[in-house]
Amino acid sequence: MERPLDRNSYVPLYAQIQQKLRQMIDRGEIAPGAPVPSERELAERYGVSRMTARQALRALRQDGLVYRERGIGTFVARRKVDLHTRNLVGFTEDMRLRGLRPSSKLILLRREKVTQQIANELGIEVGGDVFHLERLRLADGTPMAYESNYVPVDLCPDLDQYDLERDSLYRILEEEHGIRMQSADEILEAARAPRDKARYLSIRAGSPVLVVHRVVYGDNGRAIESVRTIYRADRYRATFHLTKNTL
Amino acid sequence: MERPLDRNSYVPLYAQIQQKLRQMIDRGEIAPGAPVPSERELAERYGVSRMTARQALRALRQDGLVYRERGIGTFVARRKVDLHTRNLVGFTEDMRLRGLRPSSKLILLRREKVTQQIANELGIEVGGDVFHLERLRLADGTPMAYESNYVPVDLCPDLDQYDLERDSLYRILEEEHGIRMQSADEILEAARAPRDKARYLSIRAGSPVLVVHRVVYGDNGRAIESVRTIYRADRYRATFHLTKNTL
DNA sequence: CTCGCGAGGTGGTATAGTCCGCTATCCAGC
DNA sequence: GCTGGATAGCGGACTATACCACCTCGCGAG
Repeated sequence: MERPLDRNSYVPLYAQIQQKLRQMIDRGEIAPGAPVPSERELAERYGVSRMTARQALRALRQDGLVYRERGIGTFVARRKVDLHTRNLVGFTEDMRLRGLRPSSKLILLRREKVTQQIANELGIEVGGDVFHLERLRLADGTPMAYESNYVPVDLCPDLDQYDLERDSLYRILEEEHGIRMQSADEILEAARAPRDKARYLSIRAGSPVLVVHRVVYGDNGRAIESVRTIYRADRYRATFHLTKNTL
Repeated sequence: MERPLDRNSYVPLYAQIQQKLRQMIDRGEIAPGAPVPSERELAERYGVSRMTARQALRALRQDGLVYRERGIGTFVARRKVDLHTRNLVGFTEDMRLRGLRPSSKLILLRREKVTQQIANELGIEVGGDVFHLERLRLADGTPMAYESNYVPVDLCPDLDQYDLERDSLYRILEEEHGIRMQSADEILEAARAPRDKARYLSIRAGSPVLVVHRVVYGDNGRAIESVRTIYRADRYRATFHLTKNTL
């Protein structure tokens, strides 16, 4: 009845179990509030050790899909807020998760000498080369955000060879250059739209906007990009899921 | 040279190691970019198994304090953004971490029949009783935010017996009632300050504000509170640290 | 009838290993 | 000088086992 795990896959066993459980939850096969199989049961069912099954459940809790009670069990969380909490994804993926069709209008793409501030954020030397990318980002064809990226040139020297109106920056970095994102720092603030950005966004200057400043780090600890995104306040809300870091 | 671990403590060994390493990093004893002791070295130094040492390092990575490279080692992260990323803390703790002195002005505290929307967010029945708390929140004596909380009465029937101008709601729930927060969903958006809130915040009506809507869940999966906080955009920026959930 | 206690379940912590893929280093051989 | 191989060290994944604290539930003693 149960498709077994692929022990020759490069996907770790705990990730495979995690994926199966996530599917069951997403499809509603386990109702909110209902118990998920216990660590010991998963271990037996899939022929893995308990510690491996445990990792799968721990990851699901981290994502907010389940909650766990000592002495009781693990249960599907009943949350009212949107499930697609921004887990380190770019605009393209973010919009897709919200059921919108993302597109872009290229404003600027060129090599520049990096400024003091950006160099500081990226942890590179002042005067180094970066790609400066500015795009108007649309959802279902209407303006949603104005995004400005800075990426060190040495990470991706041929970035200007891609069609950044149709392609995702993160896809290029990840799939074409093997640069995997590991973590990010974000600062969110409210502000008034400056005149030039307001024009692109089709809103009046001074309208409220949500400004998201993000520095993304790769799995070698180096900064991959610094990006500043100005969202129309009337069309975008940022969602997060926070977890107390008790493993 | 090294203070050993307390094996009789209720604090898990991995948490003790985690704390020691965190101290060393915070105090700058290990410079950013410098290697942290390896799993095997920690295991030997503290007389624990490697898996235990591993948990400590994993938790530090989750917090963004270190990054790990296979085949190389674990290193202190060099980040430019503030360290105090909002890890599921309330206003009081948030301000303290920012080096500000928090205080409050009580606007409203009463029992109410819960509305449809709040009931939905809290996962309780419409018509149930909740405490409705509204406070103006100050940092170093000047208005910072306007906060509106809803807490189910049955979680904390004597909430109105406390001095909520001087006390922290989360402290009361946690220390006096044993209600521990486990996770939270947050929605952040930019907006214009409504007239009544603007007056409390000492800003002009229509000024941009950062609105944070948060639902906090306890470790039994039940919603603890629904809170809506309106921050002055000129005084507050929300910071997050996001991690790819590969444990 | 109620109370208490234990059996058996759960997640949390910890041990002690194995195997793997990756990286840096260093040295021998070309 | 450069290349290739051995080696040592690293984190990642996984196993098998054990004990703990906690909870629920049912059974038996009073």
